[in-house]
Amino acid sequence: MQGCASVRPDVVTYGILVNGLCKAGRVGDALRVLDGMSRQDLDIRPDVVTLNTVVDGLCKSGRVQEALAFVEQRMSSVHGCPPNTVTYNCLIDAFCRVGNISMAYELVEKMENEGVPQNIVTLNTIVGGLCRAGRTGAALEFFREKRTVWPEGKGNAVTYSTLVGALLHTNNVGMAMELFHEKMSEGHSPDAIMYFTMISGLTQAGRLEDACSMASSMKEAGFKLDTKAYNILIAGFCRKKRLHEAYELLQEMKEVGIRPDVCTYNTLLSGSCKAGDFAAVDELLGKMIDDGCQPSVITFGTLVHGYCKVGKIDEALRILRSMDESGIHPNNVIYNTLIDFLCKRGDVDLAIELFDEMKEKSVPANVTTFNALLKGLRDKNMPEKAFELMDQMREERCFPDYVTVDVLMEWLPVIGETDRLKRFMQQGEHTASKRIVSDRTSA
DNA sequence: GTAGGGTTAG
Repeated sequence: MQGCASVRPDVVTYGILVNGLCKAGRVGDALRVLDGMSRQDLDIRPDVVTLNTVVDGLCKSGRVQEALAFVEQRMSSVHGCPPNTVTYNCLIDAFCRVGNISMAYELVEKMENEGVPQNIVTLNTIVGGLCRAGRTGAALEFFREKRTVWPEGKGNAVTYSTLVGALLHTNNVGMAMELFHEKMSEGHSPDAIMYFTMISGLTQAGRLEDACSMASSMKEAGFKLDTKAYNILIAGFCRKKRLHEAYELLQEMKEVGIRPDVCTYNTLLSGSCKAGDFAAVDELLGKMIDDGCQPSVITFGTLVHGYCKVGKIDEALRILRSMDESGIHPNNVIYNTLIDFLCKRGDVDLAIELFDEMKEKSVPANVTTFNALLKGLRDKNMPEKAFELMDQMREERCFPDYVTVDVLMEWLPVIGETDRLKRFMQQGEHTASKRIVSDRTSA
């Protein structure tokens, strides 16, 4: 035993505590610990790592301006720790995530002016921020520009998978492939995330054969596809109505010991519904349960949608009723599906019954619910009930969208209710602008 | 003890 001195907390102990609090979303508590450290008459002072942890905690909890103020007003003057590369990287990431790219650029410039070196994470953070903002071209340009002037600007696996993923998701398959091979030709081999990005992006771009050959390369390189990768490929085959191959992948998963999850089954159920193969649906439901995979609210939603789509609304209603025994509460997606199809079939009364049932069961109606009902009421020309719903929308602060506006604009003026439409719209505008303000202030 | 890349289903 070394005595008590060896178990006294040091700055790293505090660092672990502060980090734990931040990661648990308790930034306020982290700040209090930091204040406690600063006040104590111990020889422990927060260091740059502790401070960066708090800065990142503030950033990741959406308190970006506070993080910036903390860096500018406290780090050097109060704590004697000037911001370093990590500090700036946290801030840059946060400003990118709230869409303030110009502030992110400003911070990069500030690093230059203050002699804080940029590193590979700075590069990847900006590249990622631009890609997320849909500015893939600007991201590529930024990379091309910095790769020669920044000491760490050459780009690593993160840079390339970010860019390749963004290119694939914007359907720029040619450029994505070029970049992928550029990295490979330098003697680098893809890591698991790069493979995943390629598989997911190629599938998204509709290039299933390429996605599959990428999956083969991944296996040859000694990686295993995980459940998510299989799910993505299965969804891709389902979208292309190639159910046989989708089911083969399920078989392959089982053979190589990757467990299908509820999402795997839901994807295949949805595909089988869309193919109209309800015998396969029943068989797969059985397998799913045998496999220890409990149906979720999405499973029920898939089945309800599938039966509605082929006009078997009674069967869809039977599934809604069967949810009670399963202990899974129907949500508004399920009710909306049924209400929409009932209205389209002209069965507005039953749709309204379901709408009332939602209220009894405290399932919140949303704009999709109201739109479906309003369309049904328009088709049956039942304005009184529609006015009632419009009032409810206002009371429940459910804001009309372009569909609501569309439906009412082609209906109410025809039946001489233009004024009521105007009032409804004005209320919408008024409250909608208030809502935007309150969203901003609470963010 | 701190920062950056993949998330599939109604």
